Amino acid sequence: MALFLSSYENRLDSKGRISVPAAFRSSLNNENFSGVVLFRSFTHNCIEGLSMSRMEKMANATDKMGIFDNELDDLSALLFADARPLAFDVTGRIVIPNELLKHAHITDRALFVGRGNSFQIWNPDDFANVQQTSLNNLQKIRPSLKISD
Amino acid sequence: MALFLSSYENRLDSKGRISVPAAFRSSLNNENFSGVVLFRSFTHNCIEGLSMSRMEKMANATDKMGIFDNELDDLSALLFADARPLAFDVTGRIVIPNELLKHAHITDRALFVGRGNSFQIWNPDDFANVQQTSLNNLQKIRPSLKISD
DNA sequence: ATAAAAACCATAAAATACCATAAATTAATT
DNA sequence: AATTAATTTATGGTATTTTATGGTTTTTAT
Repeated sequence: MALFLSSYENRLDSKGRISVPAAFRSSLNNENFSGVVLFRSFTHNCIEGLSMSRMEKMANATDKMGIFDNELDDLSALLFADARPLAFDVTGRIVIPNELLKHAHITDRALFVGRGNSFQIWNPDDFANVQQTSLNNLQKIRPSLKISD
Repeated sequence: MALFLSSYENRLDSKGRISVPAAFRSSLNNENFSGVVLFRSFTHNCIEGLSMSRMEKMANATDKMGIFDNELDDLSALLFADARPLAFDVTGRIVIPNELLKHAHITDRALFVGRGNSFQIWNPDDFANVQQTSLNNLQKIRPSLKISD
């Protein structure tokens, strides 16, 4: 399974094209679909990214629960409706649809953030803020997590 | 599972390359990924190191919460975003990214410190100081622990 | 016919592979 | 046990490749 680690900031060009980081691409190169699936995050103003095979797994998983869990059903319906499969061009670029860019406040720079089995795409400044906030929250909960510097 | 024991001090060259100690490398040589995963320590000004397989285990553990869980462990999110997979070159060297070096105050020398299932990379002088401090603290609590010198 | 999308071509910077040597460790021999 | 030989390890410099990015042309759809 593809593992997405680390963060990479890239630029959008005048046509809206942006390189998916090589490290992310290479963790996708034994996939059937040469590209990614993007959709608007429910929880943050950022874009969620997955491999197509993972999307298929989610479809199967929600399928099993399906009829019994209405809430989950609605949520996954939203997700599948919103999801955009985006193929890489020859050099590994994609064009992110406008609705997604708008939702994440992205104009010219975008930060690809690894999340293990998935990734997110952020406005770099937004991410810096959110990250700082979660560090603060963590230290409230776990005061032992101190960084001297 | 890889076991990291003992400590080794090595040098960074002009390109930022540094040899991972042969002993550490050989305890990684039945891994799929020939290299290590590094990230900034939350608790100290040093760098943490793991094997990729250990990282994958963490990804799967957090995976169960999935996309719908907005309480998704902040800690693991931070970790994946920060984690750098670094492959060995032919001679067993890696290039440690600048943010990590800065966090650990490393310029030209680095100390690889075994920690069992993981390891740390320190500025050698910092490590000596921290080590001395924790010894002193220990002796305050347990005066019976005497170390001649 | 016109606009949007996709394919194609080009390049500078960065990352990686390659080659060579010095230092240190281990093994072998006397 | 000491000395030499062999092997591994650490380190340094150079060449090659990959990557991100920009622009142009062709195709597709309207």
